[in-house]
Amino acid sequence: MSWTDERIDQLKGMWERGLTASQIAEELGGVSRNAVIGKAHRLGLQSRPSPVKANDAPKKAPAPPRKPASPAPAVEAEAAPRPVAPAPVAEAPAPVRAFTPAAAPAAPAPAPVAEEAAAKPQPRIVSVGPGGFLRQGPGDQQAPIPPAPPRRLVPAKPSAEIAGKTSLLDLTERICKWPMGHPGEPDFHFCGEAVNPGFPYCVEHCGRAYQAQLPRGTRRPPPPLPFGGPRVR
DNA sequence: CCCTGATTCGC
DNA sequence: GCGAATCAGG
Repeated sequence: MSWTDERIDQLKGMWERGLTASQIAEELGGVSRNAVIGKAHRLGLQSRPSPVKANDAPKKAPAPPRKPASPAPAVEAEAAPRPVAPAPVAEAPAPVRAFTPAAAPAAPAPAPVAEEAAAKPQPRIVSVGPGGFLRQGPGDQQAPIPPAPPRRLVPAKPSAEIAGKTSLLDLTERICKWPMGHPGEPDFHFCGEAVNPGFPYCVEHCGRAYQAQLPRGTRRPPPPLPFGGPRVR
């Protein structure tokens, strides 16, 4: 697979929306997690909270890269600290994103533009981006980025009653993929147990999925199908 | 162990 | 430019 424009767009969008590199890799297909990360960096999509890179006050150069490929750049008189974390937006009560499943699907999405723009805007910080990133005025950052990415619509994953349940996006090679409930239902999810090594299901569901062949002529109630059959329970 | 992202470096 | 290998924290 190669990085077509479209795939790059998808990568950007998902990266900005906070999906993990693994999830992005799965979504795109044909690429590894590493490939995604590598590409993201090459694109300049800069670091999101990394478990490994949390520090920012290296008092004594604890563990600099073993092999500094490039020598230190020129001295940078950095007056402004770089805004790694979203600065506490004054009084912004972090609106809890409550997804209402029954909400009107096709609707003019009310852009979360600053409604409280009544007051005179401050000179410096302009707005908060989609991922909570600060956008800054011209002059203190790089590319414009105005061409609103014609990002593809991707099914949002609400956290309705699914919270805590295994969604399609949670599936990995070692998670039991036995469906619970029926697709389309609000609480449809997957088993989520650890798989029986070598199988797509956990031990219990392997028992349901793989059944010994009985002697000919033996009558037996049909095994419950994962889905598609009449509702059970 | 599993997960994460960052970095390096041969291709 | 690409991404596997490696590193390192949670």
